[in-house]
Amino acid sequence: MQDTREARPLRADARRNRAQILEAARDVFVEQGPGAPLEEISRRAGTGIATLYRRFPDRQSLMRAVVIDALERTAEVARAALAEEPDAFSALTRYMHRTLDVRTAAVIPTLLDEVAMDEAEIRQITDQGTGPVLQMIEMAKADGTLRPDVTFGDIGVMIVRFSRPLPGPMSRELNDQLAHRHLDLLIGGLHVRGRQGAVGGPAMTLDDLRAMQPESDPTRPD
Amino acid sequence: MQDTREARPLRADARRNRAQILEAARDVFVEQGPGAPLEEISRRAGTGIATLYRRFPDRQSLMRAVVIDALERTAEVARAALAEEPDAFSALTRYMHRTLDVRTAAVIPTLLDEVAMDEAEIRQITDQGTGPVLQMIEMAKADGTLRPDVTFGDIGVMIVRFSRPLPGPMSRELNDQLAHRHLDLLIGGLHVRGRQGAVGGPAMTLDDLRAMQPESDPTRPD
DNA sequence: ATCGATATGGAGGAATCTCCTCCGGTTGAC
DNA sequence: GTCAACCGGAGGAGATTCCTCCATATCGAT
Repeated sequence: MQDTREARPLRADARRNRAQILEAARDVFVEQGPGAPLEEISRRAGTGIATLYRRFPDRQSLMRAVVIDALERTAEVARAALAEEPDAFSALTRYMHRTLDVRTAAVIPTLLDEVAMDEAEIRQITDQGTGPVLQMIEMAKADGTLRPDVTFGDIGVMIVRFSRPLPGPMSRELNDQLAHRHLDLLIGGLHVRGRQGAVGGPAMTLDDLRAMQPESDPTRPD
Repeated sequence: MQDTREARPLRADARRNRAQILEAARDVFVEQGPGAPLEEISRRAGTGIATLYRRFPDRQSLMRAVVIDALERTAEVARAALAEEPDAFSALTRYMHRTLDVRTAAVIPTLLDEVAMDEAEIRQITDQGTGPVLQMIEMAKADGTLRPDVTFGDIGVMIVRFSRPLPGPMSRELNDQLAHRHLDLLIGGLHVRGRQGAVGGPAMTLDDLRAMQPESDPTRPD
């Protein structure tokens, strides 16, 4: 499905493990950068390190697989949004929120240095995703719902900003909720100029923010 | 100035080095997390590793100094914004943009785990920064310019989102410009509902984004 | 249920990275 | 000009990370 030239199909358990490794790798690369220890990835995937190496002979090929997986998921999100939403701005909104959900956006810039994005196969999958988004943007500008000075790059980079987990001791769940909330804020704008879309997610006060600091333990003194 | 109980004042060159180390530490912690190698920090500061250890006996005390420095700069920005701007929303806008400029916001959540933020001295400096901001938010809601469902936490976390350098091979300068541009987009909102503030910074197209990928060199094969 | 092909995990040596001190040489302040 | 303060980098100890090997477990077709 996501491997191009594989002779035998993988056994069911192997396929499951492969997917879990891919998912763990995506998260770990986002959190720790492209040099993250592979053992952390296999640990989080719930497999042994040997399984990771068997499936992906080196870091490079793991990264490549992560990127391809991310591009495919994103392309599917874009396709569905454009096809199923009634208007261009809703499609764009849905595309952005769903891309946060599939948690794929943040990993691509992280691996930009390490994977040849201009290689034919990758380029082709990329285009499947960018096409619909370019179309949404163009249509939404044409019908006057999207501000005309916003670019594809703005949208893409914004999604990356909101996709990356915030540093520090914040739970993954809160991180996700805040990302959607803040995306809503971006779409609506901070300044009041008329009716605004509802903003979901937790409304954190200053005290909530403070409460996130764990016990002030001075760790080990050495 | 930023050290509380220092017997002798540092010699001029030592003070310069200390400031450079602090600045480098801030950037490196933001980019690589709290476990970043100290040698990378001293290298970037243009000093030897021994100088870093002489000034900051351990990682903990370096982190503490970085946090205090960041809080002080942020507090000053907030104070000036509230004092010098004609209305609350301009003050808030200026506060957010200037905080990006002083490049201090992103480091605080990164070090939340490692520094005791509830300790008296730190708490006091924190309050000097949060006070004016809470005031701006309240005033801007009262005069109807800031949407009422935005919280202090939203503002703070948003600044962190925009302060963090994007992953991947993007120049620092472009990073900074985009941060301001996207902050403007946040303030104005993506959706058109009336007049909107001008958006500065580079308007990146899809091709610009692609052009950022360096030569596709397969690195070393090992 | 059986059996062979396929897949698994973790130990462990080698290589690399990071910490942090020591000390001969340099520089700023008076 | 003098000297106290400051500097940089070498380098040993310890911690991480890489990646292979092989005895055991599991899948799936019959």
